[in-house]
Amino acid sequence: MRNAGGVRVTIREVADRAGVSAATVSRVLNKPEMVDPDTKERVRSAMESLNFHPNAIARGLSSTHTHTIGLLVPAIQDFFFDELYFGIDKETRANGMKVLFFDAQHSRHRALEGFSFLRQHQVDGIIFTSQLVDEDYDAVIERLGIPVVLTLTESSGKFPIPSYKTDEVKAMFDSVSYLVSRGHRRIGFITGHMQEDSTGVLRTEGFKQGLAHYGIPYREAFTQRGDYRFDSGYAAMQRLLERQADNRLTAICCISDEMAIGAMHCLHDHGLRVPDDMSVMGFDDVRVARMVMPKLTTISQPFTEIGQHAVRAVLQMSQEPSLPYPTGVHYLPHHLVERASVRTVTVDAAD
Amino acid sequence: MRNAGGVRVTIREVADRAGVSAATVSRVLNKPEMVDPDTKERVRSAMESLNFHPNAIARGLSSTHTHTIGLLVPAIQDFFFDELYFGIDKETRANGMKVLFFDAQHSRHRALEGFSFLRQHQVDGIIFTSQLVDEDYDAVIERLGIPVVLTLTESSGKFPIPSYKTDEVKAMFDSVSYLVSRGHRRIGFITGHMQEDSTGVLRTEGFKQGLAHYGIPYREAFTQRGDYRFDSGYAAMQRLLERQADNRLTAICCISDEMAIGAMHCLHDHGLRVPDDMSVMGFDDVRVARMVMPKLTTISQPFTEIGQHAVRAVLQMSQEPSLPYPTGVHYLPHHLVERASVRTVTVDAAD
DNA sequence: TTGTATGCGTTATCAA
DNA sequence: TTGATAACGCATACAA
Repeated sequence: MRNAGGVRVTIREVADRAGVSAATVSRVLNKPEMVDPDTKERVRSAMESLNFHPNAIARGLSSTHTHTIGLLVPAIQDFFFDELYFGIDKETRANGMKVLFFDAQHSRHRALEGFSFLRQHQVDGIIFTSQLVDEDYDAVIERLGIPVVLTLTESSGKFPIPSYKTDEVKAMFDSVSYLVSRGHRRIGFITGHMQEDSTGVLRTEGFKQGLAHYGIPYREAFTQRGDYRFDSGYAAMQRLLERQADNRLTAICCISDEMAIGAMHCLHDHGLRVPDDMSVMGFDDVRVARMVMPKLTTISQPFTEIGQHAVRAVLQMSQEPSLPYPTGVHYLPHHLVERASVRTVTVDAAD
Repeated sequence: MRNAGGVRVTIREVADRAGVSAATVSRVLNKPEMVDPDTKERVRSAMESLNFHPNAIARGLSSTHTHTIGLLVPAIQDFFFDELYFGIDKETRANGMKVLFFDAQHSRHRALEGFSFLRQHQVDGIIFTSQLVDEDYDAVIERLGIPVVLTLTESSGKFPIPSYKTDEVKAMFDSVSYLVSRGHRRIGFITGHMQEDSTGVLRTEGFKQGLAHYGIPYREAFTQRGDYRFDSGYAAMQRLLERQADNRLTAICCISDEMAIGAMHCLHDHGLRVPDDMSVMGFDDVRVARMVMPKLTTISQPFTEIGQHAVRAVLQMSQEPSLPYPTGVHYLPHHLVERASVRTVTVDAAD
């Protein structure tokens, strides 16, 4: 660090000023109980007057644990991020740890860069979130040499990376069940592009299983794809509406709240009311889901809890390496939040 | 770093494997042109087979600049954050820098902690955002010894910290002007608690100036306070509605989009339509402003540009310390985004 | 072109 | 309880 004049102040200068050795200064920093109260006081006031802050970089060099965990996310703009972060922050804080954050901006290249960045900053472990984690990451993660935990996603590779998330297949199945229980059988589907997108694949699988369970055939004509964001939801709905004369949809099932909201806007712009003329179902239960009108009926993911679990797993892996790793996928319970965007419909006899 | 077995792989082991010295390995990393092609090749394949990645921490210890800038924000949950971050990320990236992020969760104590954390990680400078930056921060920032730049806020202290933001007084004045031009004179006001909240103070000042300019008296009875978030906007509107028989408001002016949206929901729950029965005006133009119905008319802040300017300022201050600091407040232009939540009203003769 | 020696700021080990 | 001294992983003068 530097004082106001720009001169670096190190532990050694504090030591000189306090008339002790560098080791002692280090001790008042890390193991204050081991040092004499008087000297401790002298050292502290020396630090104060010299305006000294320990260099975390050098610190990480000497000691193994930095008490910092890395967080690598696809994009901070994703609406779910604030809740996930809330859980992570809460839990790290409760354990006296810090979070080092890196945003990959939906780029695989930047995700790799992120691993390297976090690694180089000597984090004790990494929490990773991405739409896709395939076998290409296996080698990267394996050779990283520090614990990695997945949230909201799972790996399709062979390396058994611990993962905390909801059972998306089941969640989407439940979503369909709900719509069917409300009388819907002609259900439009707005999903992901399915490329580099395991989330989309799983949710689509759940959607299909749901339909199959109720004896409703899955139709490509009822499906449109987007990128999880508002505009793409709007556009997908637009395309669905162009075929509406044939399709005669009564409900739209979306794999993200943001696309659901986009769809609602598109419907509105075409003079269709939600849920009177068309029901809309979301997925995620992000904070905005209850800010739109009608409030969005959706599947709630326990983002905060997922974040907390992930932190605990990383801590356990890094602090108790003797314990077996919590490998594999850990499902946390989702639940359906019934609000106002889906209505009950009388079954169309023609179907 | 460690390989799969958990053993650290350093530059030295690469050197051994390649049959050269550590210095040579360091050279192929930093000045490859100085190394014989053959040795270079041997070293590279040694790095490859040992799965070696340089430790940037140790690297940063030797050199001064970490090419990382610190970002200290009040709370990641704030909806404006994603756009601000977008600008910051874009600009840092363009300059080959990284961002180290810290979330203060609206706590002054944690903000102080954040300064220390970022400082200890040797960032080249810090971008700071907070609802309040008073003279108490002067000392902290001054002795930090690295450049600090403010965004979306300004300091009330004496230390001339550079600041990038919009002119909130003027922006709120414009908001009132717009409402008045639409025929509104009985305007409700949902603002902040004004304690530890310079943003609220400035926007309230702008609101009052606006009213005064049009000869409309400011009335406490038309004002309610909240914490910028959805629920508090709802509650504030609720209280306003309780006096509506006396107040006969035709429009509500809010100092944040989120509170405006909360107010809209409250109105809806009371059977009042926006904008037919009541106009609502927001502030910020966060991404959700266009996701609600009706879409929110609001004041747009150029978050992305503000982020970019802040980064440039930090870089200039840290890389060209000889140049004068860009001290003082730099206003970036706001503009009013006319959407659908405000309607024109015929002036009430009784007013 | 390459190797040796030293420093960066801190922690850890071992004596005292 | 404290102090020397040796790491930690890398970069860089300086020497060869």
